[in-house]
Amino acid sequence: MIPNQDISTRLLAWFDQYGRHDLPWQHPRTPYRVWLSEIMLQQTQVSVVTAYFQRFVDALPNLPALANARQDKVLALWSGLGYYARARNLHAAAKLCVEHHNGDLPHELAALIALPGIGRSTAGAILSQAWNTPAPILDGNVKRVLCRVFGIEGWPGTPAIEKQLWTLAESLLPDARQADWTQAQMDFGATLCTRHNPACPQCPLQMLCVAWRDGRSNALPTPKPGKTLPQRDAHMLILDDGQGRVLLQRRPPAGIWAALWSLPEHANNETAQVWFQRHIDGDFGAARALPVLIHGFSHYRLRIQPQLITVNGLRCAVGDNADLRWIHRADLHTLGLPAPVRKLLEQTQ
DNA sequence: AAACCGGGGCA
DNA sequence: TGCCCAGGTTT
Repeated sequence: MIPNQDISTRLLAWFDQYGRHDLPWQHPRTPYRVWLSEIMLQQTQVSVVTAYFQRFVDALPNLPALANARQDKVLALWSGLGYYARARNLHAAAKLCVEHHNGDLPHELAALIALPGIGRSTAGAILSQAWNTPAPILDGNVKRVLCRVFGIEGWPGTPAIEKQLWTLAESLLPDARQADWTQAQMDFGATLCTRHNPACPQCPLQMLCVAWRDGRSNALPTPKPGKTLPQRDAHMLILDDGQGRVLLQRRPPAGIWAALWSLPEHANNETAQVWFQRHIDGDFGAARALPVLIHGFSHYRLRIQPQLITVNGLRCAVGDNADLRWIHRADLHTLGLPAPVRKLLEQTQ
């Protein structure tokens, strides 16, 4: 196990030399200014926030001034920062503080979290920076740093990993300098342990970083899994009669591609073969597999395995073939075909 | 075009 | 509790 006190000691020393010590909310560092800066920084970079912060505190220098301001004014001061729910929550929280906390921010974690717009991480940032109270934070920077230093695999948004990260963040708290510790973590993540191309050669934690040891600095943290849509497989048969015609099949009246003409389709190769031998005069063994085609729907991915076979024709014995039709390739444009089917047929002519 | 991200909201 | 979303910007 990595000696955790080493990490905060090393990072605080790094912060003394390379950290940001002249941010506008650090001078003076009042609880109101810390709170305002943390809300502004939630989805916005420091370089953008500084000018807005200055304008905001010039107009509304303390919590009661914010509470008494008209919402129009607050939103106007926020204008350009985006995510305006933050401004509305900030304003509402200021009024609640006047009503319930004598016009101050509460000093307790639970009371802070109870205010709109303040969650556990923002509450920790306020506690540590406003009053030097030991309290962990877990913003995107800290998550990234912890995942790398401790080599944690898996997307940090999952509840199990997030819980693990909170425990780690708590274990790293130094005995003193709580405000600096919070700022050090944010600065470290923002300027050195960056998402892309972290400056590992300059890193004060290099010798104890699991990701560096394993060459996985660029692979961690594990990215959020893409919207893994459910995947379905379809085997489509491109049956060619050798005279320029292909066999189309009308789809059922309901469901995807309802009533469109498509290629004979089956869930797997076995059912495709059974259907073929019942309906088609030809040699299924002569089927040639074409490259798989992925077609994306809004709610699932269809993985199409096409198979091309030249055949003699339909079996006469099968009477019910109203839904099967030989079509000259030249006439395909007259029919409404599903886009991937049209693509397939264009590729194979 | 897609990833990003703390908090809110809802089952 | 756990899961997903809204909201603008960045890559």
